[in-house]
Parts: sequence; C-alpha cells; structure tokens
Amino acid sequence: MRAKISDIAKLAGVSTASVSRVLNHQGGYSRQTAERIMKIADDIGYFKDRSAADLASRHNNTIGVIYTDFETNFNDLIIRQIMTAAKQHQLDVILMIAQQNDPAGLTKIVRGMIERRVFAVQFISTHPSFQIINMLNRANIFPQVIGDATNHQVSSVSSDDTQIGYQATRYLIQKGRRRIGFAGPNVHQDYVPRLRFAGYRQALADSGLSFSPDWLYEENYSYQAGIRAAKYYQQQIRLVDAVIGISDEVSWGLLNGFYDAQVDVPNDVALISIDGTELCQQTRPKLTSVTQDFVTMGEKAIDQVINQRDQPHQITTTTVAFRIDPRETT
Amino acid sequence: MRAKISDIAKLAGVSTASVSRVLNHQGGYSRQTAERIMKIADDIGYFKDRSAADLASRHNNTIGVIYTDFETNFNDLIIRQIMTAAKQHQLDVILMIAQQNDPAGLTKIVRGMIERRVFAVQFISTHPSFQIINMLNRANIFPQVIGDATNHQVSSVSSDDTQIGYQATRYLIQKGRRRIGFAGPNVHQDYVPRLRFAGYRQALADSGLSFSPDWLYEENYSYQAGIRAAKYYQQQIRLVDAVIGISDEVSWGLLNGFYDAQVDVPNDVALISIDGTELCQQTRPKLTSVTQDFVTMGEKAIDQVINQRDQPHQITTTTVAFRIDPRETT
DNA sequence: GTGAAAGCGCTAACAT
DNA sequence: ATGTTAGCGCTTTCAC
Repeated sequence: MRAKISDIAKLAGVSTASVSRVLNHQGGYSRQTAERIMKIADDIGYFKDRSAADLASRHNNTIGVIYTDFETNFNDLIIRQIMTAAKQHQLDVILMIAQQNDPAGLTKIVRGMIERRVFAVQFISTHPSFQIINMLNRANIFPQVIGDATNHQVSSVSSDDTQIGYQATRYLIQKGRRRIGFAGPNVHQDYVPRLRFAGYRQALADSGLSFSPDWLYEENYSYQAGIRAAKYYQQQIRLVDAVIGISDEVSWGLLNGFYDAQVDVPNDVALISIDGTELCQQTRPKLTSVTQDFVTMGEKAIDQVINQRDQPHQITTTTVAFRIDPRETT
Repeated sequence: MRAKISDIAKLAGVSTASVSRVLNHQGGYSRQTAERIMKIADDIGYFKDRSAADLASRHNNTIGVIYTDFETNFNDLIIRQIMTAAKQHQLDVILMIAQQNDPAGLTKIVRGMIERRVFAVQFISTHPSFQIINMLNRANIFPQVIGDATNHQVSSVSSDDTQIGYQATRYLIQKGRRRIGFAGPNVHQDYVPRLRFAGYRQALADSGLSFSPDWLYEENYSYQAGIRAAKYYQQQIRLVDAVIGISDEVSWGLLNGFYDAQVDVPNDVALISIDGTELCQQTRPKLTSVTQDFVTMGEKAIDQVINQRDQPHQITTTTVAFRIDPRETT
C-alpha cells in the first residue's frame, strides 16, 4: 500500500491535520514539527493523492488545454507560452490532443476535462462545436478559443483575420502585383479563411482591381495543398503574379511546387505567407510573411482565464497585433 | 452546486449504488431503471467527478506522457501513435511538456504525475535523471524512455543507434565518399550521439578509412547548429565530401548553409540525415535519410506498458528497425 | 435487481 | 500549535 498522511501522522506522533498543514505549507505549526514531518514524508516516500485532496478541498486549479494535431505548426508557440504563464500563476495544466475531423473524439476529451473538474478549457487551433461549448458552459467551465476565431459565442484570443487578409493583399499590390492568388481551405465553410478572404477581396476592391474566381485555390492548410496549388496556378500561363498562402505550410508547398515547375519566385510569382513561424526563415528563398504574435496570444489567453476565475463568465474577444515581415519571396 | 449521483438517485427513486452501476455499465439492473437513470443524468447535466471515482475505486488507468519541446520534431509522430494505441486499450493519457535543461521542472512534472496516480510514465526525447527514475520506481510507477536510449536502468523503446551511425556511414562510403563529416551534439556527453558516433567510427575503420577529428562538428540537434556546421565545413576547402546530420533539423540547416555558401549538394558534398521525418521530402533537394520508425515505437511503447501492468516491473529494451531512404542529397 | 453502509485519503472547520 | 471530526462524491461489498 502507498504511504498516506495517517502513516506519517502515526510515525510523527501528531494528527493528520497537522501533517496536512505542513505538507501544504499553510502555517500554524512549529518549525520543529514541520521538519520532523517533512523528513518522515520524505523517508517513507510519501506522495499526496490528488484525487483525495481535490475531492476534500473541492477546488482545483488546473486548466485543460486541447489542441489539434494540425497541418499548421504554430501550436507549439502558443502552448509553450501558456505553460510558462500558467506556471507563474501556479496553475496546473493538463494537455490533450484532438484528432482532426473527429467530433466524437473531441467530445470525449472535453468530457474527460469536465470530469477532472478543470476550471477552464482552452482550444488551440481546434473548432469546438456549439454543443461542446454549451456542455462546458453548463458545467460552469470557462471555454476559450485561441489562435482561431469562430462565429459562435465563446471567448477568444486571436488576430484580426480580416485585416490579415487585407494587409497581405495590400502589400502585394504595393509591390506592383495585380493578379493575386489566394490558396487555402474553403473560404465559405471555415470561419477564419472566410474572414481572410473577405479582407483580400476588400483590398482588391479598394485598389480598383477586380477579382477573378480562378485566382482562388481551395483545399486546406497543408503543405501538400500548397504543392497542388502551385501545380494548379501553373496550368494557365501567367494566371497570377502573386499568391497569398493561408499558412506557412501552404506557402512552403507553393514555394516548392513553383520551384519544381521552374517558376521563379519572386520574379514570376511573389509569395506571402500567413503565420510567420520560424519556417519562413528556413526556406530558400525565405518567405515574406504576415507574422502573427503567438507568444502574446498565449499570454493573453492565460490572462483571460485568470480574470474570469471565480466570476460569472463573460465572453471576451481579445485581438492581438500582427505585422508584415518582408523577406525574399516578394 | 454540481449534480452528483445522489441527486440522480433521489430523482429516480433508487439508491446511489444503482446509479453508479448503470452509469458504469456494470450490469445487474433492469433495462427500465437504466434508461430512467440515464435520462435523468442527461437532463440535469451530470458529470462524474473523477477524483471521487478514482479515490473510491482505488485504481486509475491513466498513463502519463512527458515530452520535451525539443529542436527535433519527431515527437508528434510518437505521441500520435501513443494516443491512438492508448484509446484502443481504453487507457487515459495525460500529457505534459518539459522544458529543455530544466531538471527541477521535470521533477515537478513527474511529481504531479505520481500525485495523479498514473500507472506508467513515458518520456519522449527527454532525459530523466537517475533520481527521477528512482522516484517513479519507489512509487511503483512504470518508467519508460522512448526514442532515446539512456545508459541507466529503464525500460526503453528506440532504434539501435550504433547501427544507425554505422549504416549511415557505410552508405556514404558505398557512394564513393571518403571524407565524411559528422554534425550533432557533443559525442561524449550525450548517450545517443555517442552511440551513433561509435557506429560511424566503426564503419570508417571497417573500410580502412582513418578518422580526422576536424570532420566532427559538435553543437546540438537544431537547425541553427546545422547552419553553423555548414559554415564550419566551408572554412577549409574540400574538408569533407559528405556529412551526416544527426537529426533532420541539423541536416536541413546543413543543406541551407551549404546553399547559402553556394556549395553544390550532393555534387560537392553529400548529405544524409538521421530521423527521416516528412521534412526530408520537403527540402530541395530532398534529403536522403536514415529513417526511424516512430510509429512502431509508439506502438511498442504502449505494448510494453500494457504487458507490465499489474506485474512486478521488469526492465525491457525494445529495438525498432530503421531503414535508409535514398533521396536527392546523395 | 436493488439498497445500506463502509470507506477511499484527504481538507477544513471548530475545538482546545 | 495541535487535535477531533465531519465530510468531499463516489464505488463496492454484503445483504436481501
């Protein structure tokens, strides 16, 4: 059997209450008993049973973080920051990975988090359904979406995606490009692509450029989608003189796809990527990007979680600034 | 207050025991009560409290997985497989991320896992100290290292790293290369690099080639290390005619570093990478690699964990086969 | 098929 | 500064 506080109490000749107090550094005991208890705990290899502790104290300062093992790779940046910030605030984090396109799986993961009585769950590049958000709300757990806006009622931390689309396009136009492609997921189905696409259309319109439907390549966020997009753009000579890749992965695919087809980037076609992770500096030529500030997102996300703690939950939308980093593909 | 089984019991006019039975699908109740209870549970938004359940049943089928947010990127592959296999075996997984070079942090994470009473903890590309392994053993929790051999007494699942070094070198020699560089971390300090380097030396010796110390570039597993390694190899004209990169990231850095210095890969210098993740097909030219089978590693890791469950723990070493994938850099 | 009751290991009043 | 005691929400014998 594993050691428990009653074992320590017996050995130290004190009550379990005292043991609990010193083990939790709650004060109200003498230095001597404290030391004695600590030593015994150490000697017998005692470890608190968190189930028991959580149950008895009926609170729990852990948050749940769920991310999707996605084609994009900025998750790490956000998660790392969340872990760091959480540590500073003495929060425990439990992490889960959801599979893409597996709503049942996501529901199960969320159930697990509810059963573990976390007080908030953060979704990173994951699309929780309305039902899931509802489930969390009913369970009085704060739901939050990070790095990915949605159209339903949840707190979120993300960039202004319409502006991202707008500024990326504007940048290309200023560079003298006129036939600007847009490669990514379906722009009617998914929310973020829709926003970015709307910004793109607006920028085109504001510059008096008319949009041509064959500039749009719709698939998903992946490298392979980029490869195929490049192939697509090549079928028609001079179809586009620039392309916006919806993620670094797509842009990388575009870059390699064009390279394989011996299209000169940026002379024949300019490229701008959305995300701006390290990857952009690791391609040749290096990718110009709209760079999102994922570190700040992680930080703000924890701030939001802390602020609503022990309060009636409110829906808050935090927007984080982005910038454009010119590199070698424009 | 949150709903609990006693609430359901009251509403259904049964005892909490019955509620517990149906909620856990344990059988021994009529179809009717079952349905009634399920419905009520659903209606009032009941969620089990796992702390209470675990405490009462005094067992727990969750395993802990700890990975380090490393320069290398094969973690995802292993973790994904672990999650999949765990799901099949009805195991719960809790994931934690350790920071590099933060032993205190790792200890804390492991403590957390012990407190949560997981029955096994898996370390992926993480170096648990002897103390940590000991702590787990004393707590009767099965420790396991994946994708990374160590010299101390722990169960592990990994490739045969000496053979990896040997075969990579041999392959290059067969391609007619004679002055073969080796770029990675310190080959005396870290265990895996040491093994691979030993294999490399052996292959050289077996072919009657004598090793030159300036063929060795020691830093770490990162892309930047690769960049600097390429710079280093360039300082002396024709120092090497091939390089082994200890990870895909290092190799990518080497490739780009050589590209930036206008060294022709593979004509001037051939390159072989160790790991063989998707990255190798995403560079131009594509990287030849020693490809490790991370999926199988994840699978075997779970097998190991299952096999020792509820048994006296034994130290098992599982070796997973690798292969060489010739691509464009050799 | 169902219920009563005894804990699981801990925390937190409330005493002293 | 320390002890007593009553739970926390569930599972699990053991009755019936």
